[in-house]
Amino acid sequence: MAATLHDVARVAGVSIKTVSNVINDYPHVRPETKERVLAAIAELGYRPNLSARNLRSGRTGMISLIIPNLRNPYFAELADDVMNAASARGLSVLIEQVGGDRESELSVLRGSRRQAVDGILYSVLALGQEDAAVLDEIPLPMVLLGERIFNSSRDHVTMRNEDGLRAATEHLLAIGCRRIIALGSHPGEVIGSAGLRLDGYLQALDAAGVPVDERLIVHADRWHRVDGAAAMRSILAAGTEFDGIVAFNDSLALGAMRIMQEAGLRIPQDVAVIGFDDLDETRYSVPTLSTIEPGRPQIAETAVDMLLARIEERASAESSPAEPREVLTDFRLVQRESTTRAAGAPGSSGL
Amino acid sequence: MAATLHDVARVAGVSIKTVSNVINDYPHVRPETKERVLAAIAELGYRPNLSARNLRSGRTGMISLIIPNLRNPYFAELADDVMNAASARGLSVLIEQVGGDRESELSVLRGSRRQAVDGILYSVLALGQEDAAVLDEIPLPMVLLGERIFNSSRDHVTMRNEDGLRAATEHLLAIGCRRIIALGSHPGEVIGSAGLRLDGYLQALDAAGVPVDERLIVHADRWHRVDGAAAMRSILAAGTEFDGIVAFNDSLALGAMRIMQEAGLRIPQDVAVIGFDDLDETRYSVPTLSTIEPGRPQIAETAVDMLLARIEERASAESSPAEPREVLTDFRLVQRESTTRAAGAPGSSGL
DNA sequence: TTCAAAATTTACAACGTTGTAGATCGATGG
DNA sequence: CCATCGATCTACAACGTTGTAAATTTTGAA
Repeated sequence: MAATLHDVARVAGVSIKTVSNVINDYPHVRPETKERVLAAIAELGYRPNLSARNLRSGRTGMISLIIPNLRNPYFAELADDVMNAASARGLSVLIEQVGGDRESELSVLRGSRRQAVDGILYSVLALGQEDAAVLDEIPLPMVLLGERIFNSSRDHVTMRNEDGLRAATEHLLAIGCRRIIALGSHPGEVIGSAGLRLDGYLQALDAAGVPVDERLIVHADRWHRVDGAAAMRSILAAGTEFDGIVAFNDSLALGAMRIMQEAGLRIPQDVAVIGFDDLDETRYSVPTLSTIEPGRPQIAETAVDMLLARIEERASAESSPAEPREVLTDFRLVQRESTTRAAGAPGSSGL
Repeated sequence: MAATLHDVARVAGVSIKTVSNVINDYPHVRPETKERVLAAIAELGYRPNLSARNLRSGRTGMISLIIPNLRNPYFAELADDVMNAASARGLSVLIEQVGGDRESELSVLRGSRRQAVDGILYSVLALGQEDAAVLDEIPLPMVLLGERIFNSSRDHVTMRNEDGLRAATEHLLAIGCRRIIALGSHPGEVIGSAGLRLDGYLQALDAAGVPVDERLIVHADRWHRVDGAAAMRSILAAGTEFDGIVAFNDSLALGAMRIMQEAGLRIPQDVAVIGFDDLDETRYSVPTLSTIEPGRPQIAETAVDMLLARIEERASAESSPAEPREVLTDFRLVQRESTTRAAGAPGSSGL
């Protein structure tokens, strides 16, 4: 069916190894031989069989990206960034979705596709400290994204969750908010994004001398728009007073804004809102949403580089692996309409 | 490093073929042997090497999904649907993004990852009739998604572009719109989604006896929110009068709504808007967006099934391949606030 | 012209798996 | 007790590639 090295060799009148040498740019091939081989390759439309090459080399040129769900725009944008970074380095990306619960994350990590990739980029969601040992067992290079599992021997690329959320909270304080809802907490969580972001919120309040009101710390297990909407409905039902919202991600903020608007609250006049992630859609919502840009492209680039380094480290010497590294990316506060209270805020017509 | 069949065989005291037989559920293995082998597999943490298996079997268990861009929510949701359908059938999905221009689509189609997958799901964007021959040359099973390339010998799974857009237009006519903008046309295109959808629009106007006004057919090369916003700005600048918009996809509609709201136009009171695709976010926008639900999960399921059938057809006999099939999925009009003009429309508070 | 060194090419053996064909073993039936 | 059959297991040869080591050719200097 498809042409192989043997076919090309026969047509070119050389050995298969010479064909292989031409393909791999081995230096000692006579120019005229090379030409003949290339002609044969073109004639037959030969393409190397990747399974065979992988079997021989032990490398597949693929990495997997484990994320909860592509419908979540944050992960779709992350996947895009990762695929761009990977393809610039000659790698393909196999995306694997996990349900977002601990069981399914563990089962994917242990899953059989493991044998098909050189390494794993793993966006941790449901695992915690107690699972660090499991991660260390996986016999593949792996880089953790956007999360901090304590004591794991894996490399991390992490955004500045605390600092980012503190900056967001400080921004709301600066424009005059005093009763600021923290939207998206996970009760009891310390290490994950929710725990860290809550910490940033508390730090900012503390620094400003604003007392913490437990009723303003609002739980949301998952961080989709629908969860932000649901949370806002119960906040309104409970009658809690508030004048600002710092949402732990943009989707929560967008969902909450929708419900507030239905209830007749004006943004930012009655309630200022800021999110986290800088999704594309924060530029198009009504009003546009202020947010923390967490350095996502940088996360993707750095993570792919680190993973590639681990893969190469493993391939070369038996030397002991380098120490696990943790990289924190730079964040940036992006102010848009949802926190712009100056008179004549643009785009508020009709609102 | 990683355990192989040989290692397992040694530990279990059997031949490698017996281990292979156990793994592949070959029936004639004594229960006690099987047990011993399974114990050895567990002890060593053995996992089959997929490269070797693929080399031997000629199958990889992977299909690639070629789409323009994951940041486009339509394709993110499609990818999610495809991955779910594929994983239910034991397949993994390799997503490949193409720039959206003809050159990059062709180069990805011819690209070397071809050898790594059993088949291709290809969401055509920039190719047309003149490229049908190129598609036929690709020596891999392939199913085309959401598009109709005439005369290609490939299977298609297509949404009802014309019917859907005609229904959308009829809906606007039914609620009283008379000057309806068709947003997203590609001048000169006949076969692609834009051409078909424009056709649906024209059919609906024709059937209702509403004259066509060329100024109401608005071009938009790409179909992202930003393009919808840009198009709406020029419409407003041109001073064209209109009372309804049928956008060729949801993103265009959302972008256009944003600009209309900035300009003080009320939706749906001044302008009713309907989109196409039923993105998740149409349920959360302000106002929520009426749209055509094109049967995306059905598209994904059907396409994966058809591709699998082609892969198996190829693997088995040398019999001549089955005739190319074209499947049209069912669509559904989803009415939301953006076309609901009845008094007391919900959710319009503040707007 | 001759010979060593360099350049070029080749044969062969892996990589880890599964299909084929055949070997071994026990039980069955005559 | 032996031929036969099915059940169970095994040896071997692929699949298409690349590394190793060795064979062959060419080159350049003596």
